[in-house]
Amino acid sequence: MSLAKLRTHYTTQINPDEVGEEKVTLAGWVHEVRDLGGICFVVLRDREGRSQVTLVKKKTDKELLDHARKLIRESVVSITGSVKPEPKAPNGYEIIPDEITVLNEAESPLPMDTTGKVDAELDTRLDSRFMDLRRPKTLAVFKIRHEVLKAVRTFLTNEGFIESSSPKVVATATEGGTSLFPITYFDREAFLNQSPQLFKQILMSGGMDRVFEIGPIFRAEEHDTRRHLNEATSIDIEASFADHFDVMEILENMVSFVYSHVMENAVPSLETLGVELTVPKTPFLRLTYKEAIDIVNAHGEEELKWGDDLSTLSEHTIGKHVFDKTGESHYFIIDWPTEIKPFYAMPYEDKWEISKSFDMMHRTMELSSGAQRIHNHDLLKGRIESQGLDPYGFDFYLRAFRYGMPPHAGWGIGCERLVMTMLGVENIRDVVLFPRDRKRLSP
RNA sequence: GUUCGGAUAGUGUAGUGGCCUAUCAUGGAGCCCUGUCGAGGCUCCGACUCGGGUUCGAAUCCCGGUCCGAACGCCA
Repeated sequence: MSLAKLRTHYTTQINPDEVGEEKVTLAGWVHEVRDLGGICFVVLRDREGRSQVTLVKKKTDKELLDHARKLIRESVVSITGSVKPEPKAPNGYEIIPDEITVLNEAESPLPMDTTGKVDAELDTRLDSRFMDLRRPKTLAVFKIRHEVLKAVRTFLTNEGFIESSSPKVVATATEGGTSLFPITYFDREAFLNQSPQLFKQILMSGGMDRVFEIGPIFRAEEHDTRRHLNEATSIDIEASFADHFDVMEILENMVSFVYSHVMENAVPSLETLGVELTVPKTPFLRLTYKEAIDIVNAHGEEELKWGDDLSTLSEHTIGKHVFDKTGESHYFIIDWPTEIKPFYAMPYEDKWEISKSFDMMHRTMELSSGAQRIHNHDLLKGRIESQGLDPYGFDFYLRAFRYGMPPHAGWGIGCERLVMTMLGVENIRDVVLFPRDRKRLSP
């Protein structure tokens, strides 16, 4: 038996002019019951919106009315009835029910309010994410996230990129730097991968030419901030016969496309959140690392010397400076010291202490980093050694450079940070369904 | 990890030594109510994070634990 008859329409699909005498069936959750005595309103909520079901005492079967009055909030129901145009009703119509079927009754009290009358803290909401998602504001974030990823796929596909997937279980702690989560792989030790970096480069040797991947990355860092996760979603690309400037152009155009796409395709969700977007103007400002630290030093709150990484404060200082000057939130920092970038970043041929690397920033935080990569085997091996890593563990990677590796470049951008900066969300956990952080492993 | 702050009904809050058998909202139970859309009115229900201490008296002060938040650090 199919359950398709439990629903003929979403609440937003009902147009009283088109439906006419036809009966409709809605399925969803009991959002509210307002019993005024002689008239009773039941608000049914589904993924797309809400519909008002109206029962007038004089005109309604007593048993049905009593049933409706006793509905418990957030129970799952299927309601069949006729559609009546009614200017006094929300959306200009209401449902006059013939039948109300409770498919699963909710317990009471609820772990949190879904109507927007009483706030709940993030921790409470995450503990009861199933209930939190019934709040239109929470759902809207994830509908927008879907549109972001859809736009990324469309854009990159149109740019000639092939979607690929790399393993998340890897043998060695490859890149040094960040800590990895160790796991047991049958009788061996393995790790959860921190980035698809090495694999997407291998694909360049394989001749795939342009690849992208959207997938999870794992970082075992004990950071504890509003913008860090231990499991995040990375959007990564790698392109052959391209330098860092070529892929920066792809990146800024993609970000701008994503914003336009969301503005066109997520209007109700943006309205629900009260967010008004403007498309970032391309090309983004390109600051050199030198200019960036000069801005920080001129500002006087801290003193950076060449070779230092940017602190959180300095990121904000530079971001504010750029925003005040250009009115734009996004910008690049280019030409980083080779030493503070990963081993695979290509140094400038005529100036080895500077690399063909970049970070793409939002005025509030780093969104992306990328570079032209070293494609020469011996140079790469030397860089691995000079960063204190053991080239032995990189055999599977280095081999790909010995038999015809094209010059290539790429970047990775954090999906959650892209979404949170777009929507002005303060805590990254708000844009992940089930965040994994220092403190949270469940649900 | 460091520093600072916090924990009161299901949820969100007020309450800085006695006036607290603890405030308000939301919620739940019940009654009234024919146009609600955060419906309204009335009645009732429901809580001081845990352990120790100070005090005649502790939600309130002190010590410790647990959990949470913020900033910073860490983060190719």
